[in-house]
Amino acid sequence: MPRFQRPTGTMDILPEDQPYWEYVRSLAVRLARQAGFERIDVPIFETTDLFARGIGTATDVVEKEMYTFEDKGGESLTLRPEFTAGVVRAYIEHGMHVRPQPVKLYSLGPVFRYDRPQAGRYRQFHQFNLEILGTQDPAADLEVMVLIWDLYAGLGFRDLSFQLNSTGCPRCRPGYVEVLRAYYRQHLDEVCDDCRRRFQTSPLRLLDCKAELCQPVIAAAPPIGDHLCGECADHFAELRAYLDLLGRPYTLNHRLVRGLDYYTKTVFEVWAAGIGAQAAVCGGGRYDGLAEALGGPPTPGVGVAAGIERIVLVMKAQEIEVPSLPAPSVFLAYLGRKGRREAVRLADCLRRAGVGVWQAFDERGLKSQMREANRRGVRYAVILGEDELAREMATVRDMEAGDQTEVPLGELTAWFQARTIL
RNA sequence: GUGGGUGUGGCCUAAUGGUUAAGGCACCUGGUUGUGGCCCAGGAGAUUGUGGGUUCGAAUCCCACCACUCACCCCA
Repeated sequence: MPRFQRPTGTMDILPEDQPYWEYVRSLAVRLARQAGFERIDVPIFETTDLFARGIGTATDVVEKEMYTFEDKGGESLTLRPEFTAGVVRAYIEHGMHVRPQPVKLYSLGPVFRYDRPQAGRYRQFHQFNLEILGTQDPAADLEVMVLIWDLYAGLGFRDLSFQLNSTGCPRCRPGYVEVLRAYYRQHLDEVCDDCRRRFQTSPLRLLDCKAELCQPVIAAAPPIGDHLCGECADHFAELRAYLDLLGRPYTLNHRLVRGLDYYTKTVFEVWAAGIGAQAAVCGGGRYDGLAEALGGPPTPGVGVAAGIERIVLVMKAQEIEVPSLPAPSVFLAYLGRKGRREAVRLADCLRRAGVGVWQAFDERGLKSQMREANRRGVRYAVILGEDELAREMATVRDMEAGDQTEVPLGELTAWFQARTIL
C-alpha cells in the first residue's frame, strides 16, 4: 500500500490548533454581525469564466494559479481563488439590488490557488471575507477597514501597519499608467529584468518591486495621487478624513497596488511583522465596476479578505494566548461487566442532562483508567465498581483536590449539574 | 515557473563507510485484591522519503525523482 500524504500546499488543522481557529472565527463573526453583516455561503467551485471575467484574464491568479477542471458534463469549473467574484455573482443572481442598499455580507471558508508554498502561503487557505455592495460612500470603505482593524486589535496583535492607497478608476488610471510608463521608459536600463517585463505586462506593479536596484527609480516615480480624477481624489480625501476623525493610523503608500483587476479607488493591506515574507494579513479595496463586468446592474462595492492561516501565524509569533475549547469534566471508570453497563447507561444519562462525559472503553485495570482520567484533564472521575454498585452508589473522585466521596447513583446527574458546566 | 536548505519510529535527536540503526518525549502493561500526577521495570513501534548507482560492506558517498521548508514571482 502506498502511504498517503496530504497534497502539496494543504494542511491538516489538528485538534491542538483548533483553539486558535475557533477564537479567530468567533471574533470575526461577532464583529461582522454587530456591524450588520449577514453571512453568505457561496459554492467552493464556480464556472471558470466567472473568475476569468471578474478577476481579470491577465492576472497571475487567473493565468497560472487556478484549480480548473472539467466535470463529467464537460463544463469547465474552477475552485474559488477568492470570494468576491462568487459573492457578487450571488448578489446579481438573486436580485439583491432590490433589497435595502447597501447589502453587507460576510463569508468564511477555504479558497484555492496553485502556487508554490512558502511561509504563510498555501494552496488551500482560508479567508474571512467582507463585502458592502450598493454604495459608493467612502464611509463604507472606512467600515470594512475599521472592522478588520478591530479584528486584529481584538486578537491582541501588535506592530501592525495599515497601508492605504487609491489606484483610481477607469477614467483616471489609464492616464496615470501612461505617465508612469513614460517615466519608466527613460529608466529601463536602471531597473531589474522583472521590471522590464512588468513595464510591458503590468506597469502598476513596477511600483511594488522589492529589488534594491529599482528602489531609486521607484522613489522618484510620479505618484498616482497627483493624477487622480476629481471624483477619485474627493473619495480618497473623504476616506482619509474619516480615518483621521476616528484616530485610526495608516500609512499612505502610493506604491501599493493590487493583483486583481477589479479594484478601483481604495486599496489597502495590513502588514504584520515576524511571519516571513508574506506579511499581508489582509487585502481589500473598492471594486465599482465588478458587478457590471459580471453582467449585473452597475453596483459599487467595497470589501476585504483576511487570510486566517496568516492570522494564526501572527498569534503564534506574538505568543497570544487563546482559551482552550470546552471538554468533558467527568470521566467514567468502571470495573467488571456490571460496572461497564452502568457506565454506558450513566454516560448517556449525564450527556442528555448536559454534563460532558468521557467514558472509558475496553476492560482495563482501574489504575490505567485513572491514568487516562488524569491525562484527559477532567475535574472528576466516577468509579463504578462492584462494591459501590451493590449499594447503588458511585465513588466520585475530585482529581484536583485528591479526595473522594460516595454519591447515590440516582443523584449523580443532579450532583454534577450543580458542579460542572459541560 | 526559478533558486537555496532539509529528509532516521507519532515528535525531537544520535550513529562522522563496518555486527541486529541508539536514546529522549509520547503510547501500552506492570510495580500484590479497586485509584491519576512523581519514580522504577518491561513492551510495542523504523523496509533510515522513493528508486537507481559506487563499494566486500551505505542512514552515511554519487545521480534522479518525490516531499517538506525558505526565498523570488504573486498574494491572503
